[in-house]
Amino acid sequence: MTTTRKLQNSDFAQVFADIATLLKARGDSVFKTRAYSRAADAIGNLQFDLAEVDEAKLRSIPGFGDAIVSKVQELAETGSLNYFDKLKAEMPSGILEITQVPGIGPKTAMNAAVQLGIDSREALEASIESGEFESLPRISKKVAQNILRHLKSRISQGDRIPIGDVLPEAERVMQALQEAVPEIRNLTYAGSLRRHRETIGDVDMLCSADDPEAMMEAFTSLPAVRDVMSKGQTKSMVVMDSGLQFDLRVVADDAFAATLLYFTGSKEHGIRLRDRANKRGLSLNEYGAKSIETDEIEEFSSEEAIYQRLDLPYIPPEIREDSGEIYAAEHDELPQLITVEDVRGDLHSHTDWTDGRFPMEEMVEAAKEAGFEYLAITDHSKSAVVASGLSVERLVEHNETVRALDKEVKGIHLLTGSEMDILTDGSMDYPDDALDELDVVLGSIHSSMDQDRKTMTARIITAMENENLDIVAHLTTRLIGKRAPVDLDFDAICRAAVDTGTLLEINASTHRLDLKDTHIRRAIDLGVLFSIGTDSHRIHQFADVHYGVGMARRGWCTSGRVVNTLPYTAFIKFISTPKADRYAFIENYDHKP
DNA sequence: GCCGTTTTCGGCCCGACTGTTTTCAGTCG
Repeated sequence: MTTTRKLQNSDFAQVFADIATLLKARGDSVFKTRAYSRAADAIGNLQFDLAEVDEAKLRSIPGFGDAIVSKVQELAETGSLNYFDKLKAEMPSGILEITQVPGIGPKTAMNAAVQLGIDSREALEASIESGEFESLPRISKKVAQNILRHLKSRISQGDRIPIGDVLPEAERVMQALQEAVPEIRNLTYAGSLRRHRETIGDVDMLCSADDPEAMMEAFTSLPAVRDVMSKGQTKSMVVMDSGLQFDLRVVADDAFAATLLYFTGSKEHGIRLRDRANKRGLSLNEYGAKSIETDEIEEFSSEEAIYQRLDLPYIPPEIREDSGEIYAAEHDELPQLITVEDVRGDLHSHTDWTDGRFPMEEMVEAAKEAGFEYLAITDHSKSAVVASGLSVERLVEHNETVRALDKEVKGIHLLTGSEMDILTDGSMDYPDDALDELDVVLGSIHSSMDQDRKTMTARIITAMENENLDIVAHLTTRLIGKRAPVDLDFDAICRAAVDTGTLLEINASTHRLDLKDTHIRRAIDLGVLFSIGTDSHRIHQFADVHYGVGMARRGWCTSGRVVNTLPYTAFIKFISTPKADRYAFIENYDHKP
């Protein structure tokens, strides 16, 4: 008897991706293989849990037909899939493991398994080192050594790095390229980085230059390059010292817009657009649109122009995920997405009163520099012992200090606040009379994160029922790549947020990004309002607000749903309104400039 | 395996790079 844990969407996606790999290794129909592969990709973009929806909903997913739907159902109900198990049993073991190594695809993995009995990374490494691996078709010494390099550096396909680590490095690389080749034009990044995904697999960069080959030379010889994986006339791929892969493609100025669109993706969005182009007698590629009849290439000066050619309004990169954006664009239902400039205040910050790294004065100055019109200083509450949380007495002192500083400092308004622990039973970490004194109260889970779903959900809803709790901060407490989210009933919490007039925070800290895009989109469907908070502990972190805005945009969020886009006086009115009336306040507020 | 105001059968997005090849397969994005 095995207890089956509820499968996550990523589990379903992995099974279908693995099926695709095995079918491909076996030499099955490329279209059948592609169908499984597309199903895996489609799952990655869903806004809901596959395990929790009915058959009609499954059938509405593009690329889901009889076979895929029944397999999803079997997986959801039993935790395993007979078809997959049989397929794995029929095929040599180790195929799935060694296709993780860059340069090894299904075909090579199959040959390696059948002819040489290779069934693991270790066996693969030994086989290459003995020279035996070169007996395989199309494998030369050069190919083998290339694969060995990846093995030794433990690079795996599918390793993804948090956007907060990638973006600064991408900016450094672009800076270095700009300096190395001053005449470079249009240098920019595309791919998942431009779409603001929370993690990035590799960085796709584009540029225009008069001498593409010199550009390739400059790129592959940057000092930070550890390894050149390929170097062509217009495209090269390198691995940097950090382990991050960068691709650079050089295109003619006239093709730049088409290439930018193409490499921004997502892959699924691009497929949709090319499909749409075909129906208009055009073949869309990275250089433009080719007439299927005359072979004439039509070039475009901007992405907008390409969308227009396909009878669509411009679709922002963050929502190009084939999750309904093309339908929305067709029907003129695209939301006006929030921008960084829309955000006027920051409602989540820490100072050296608790676990922040800078004095209050310096944090305030930095927030002002970052362009904020108001700032809530929300140091930790007493139960957050590791973060030196404030006792009630220290909180009083903290409030007085904030208010005094507010009188002194020009150009920014200060709000008193707390990031208060939500205790294990959902009660507040400060008595109500202490909370009454604060302008902004965030409630956070910092303890007992392993509570079961029912307990955790009830805990948070209980906290939201307190009149003093304004915002639930970083709801799921996940740390990207480090700590799993807590288990909770997200829909129930959203409904409680609406019922109680509580906000959910979109935490912009690059370690957290919590809520994430799919949460935000679901929460919007349920009517939730948000705040965006930087959770700054250091002066430079106020600039990270754009990561939160990126998540919000990916979640189809407008500025009208984010309360700290309000000007200061309006925000004060909002936060002074009884909780029960706050959602109505926003609904009736005139957001037009 | 999926899909359809040209179709329930016959199609299925597009191209660069590499290395091994006498015209292309494999991999990747």
